Amino acid sequence: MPVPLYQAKAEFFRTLGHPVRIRVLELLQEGPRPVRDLLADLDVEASSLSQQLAVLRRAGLVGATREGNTVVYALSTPDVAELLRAARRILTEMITDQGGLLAELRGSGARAGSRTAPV
Amino acid sequence: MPVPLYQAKAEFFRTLGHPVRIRVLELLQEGPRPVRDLLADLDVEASSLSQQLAVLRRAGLVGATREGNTVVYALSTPDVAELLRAARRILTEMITDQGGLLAELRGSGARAGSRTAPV
DNA sequence: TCCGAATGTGCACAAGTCTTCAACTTCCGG
DNA sequence: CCGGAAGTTGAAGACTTGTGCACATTCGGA
Repeated sequence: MPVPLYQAKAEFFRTLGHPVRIRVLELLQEGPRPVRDLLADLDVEASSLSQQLAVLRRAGLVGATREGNTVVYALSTPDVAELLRAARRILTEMITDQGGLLAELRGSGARAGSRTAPV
Repeated sequence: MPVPLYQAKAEFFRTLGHPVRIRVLELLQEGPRPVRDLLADLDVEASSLSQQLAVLRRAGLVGATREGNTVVYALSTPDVAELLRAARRILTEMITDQGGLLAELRGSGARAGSRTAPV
């Protein structure tokens, strides 16, 4: 194993760890889109978007096709969309959970949660 | 919405974007474990592990309980384990895919893949 | 052919992340 | 009550990333 799996995983997550990249991926969930279009929705500089698109491309998460004057991007596999859905679900669950969790955490100081079965 | 959702998501993924943190989470999938134990498996300095555990704690992904002389960590919700499984599945799919994908990518230069339905 | 729009790239600088080291706290056994 | 083991924390320095800018490239149309 040249690159340990857990390191590949960490890199993969780091690739997702940028607001613009997340938004691009979410926009692409609905189908391929030209850069111009993404640019309109995202409110970042063109070159900045290009940089982030390059990161996603290198990571193999998206692919680009030139169509005449413009370049169209698309998710390279639907799995990406699936992962994003999983993340969204989990994240919102965690956030809503925190209503109850926070109380518990504050109440007991550093002796936090262990909500998983105690063996 | 104080923090836009896509930014929260990016932060969440960045939290996962570190080899030690990934490994800790994976070890904790099997149940709560004392720091000493993690330390034995991970081959990093104690203080370094502690730093990463602190990151995970702040992110709300794990919780710690002091038990006498030692501190025991546990996932704060089983959802985390679920996300890791999803990520592993997707990552391995992407890696195996790349056998075929790579050929396609190299063959057609920058005009890469759009494997999602063309609208 | 020449111009301008649409993108990508290289660079320098600001900002954030990791690792290491030393000091501190808590608990247990003697 | 003291010494040591288990963890945690804060700070400094090395390193990695993100951003904005100027410039190169590629097309399509006048």
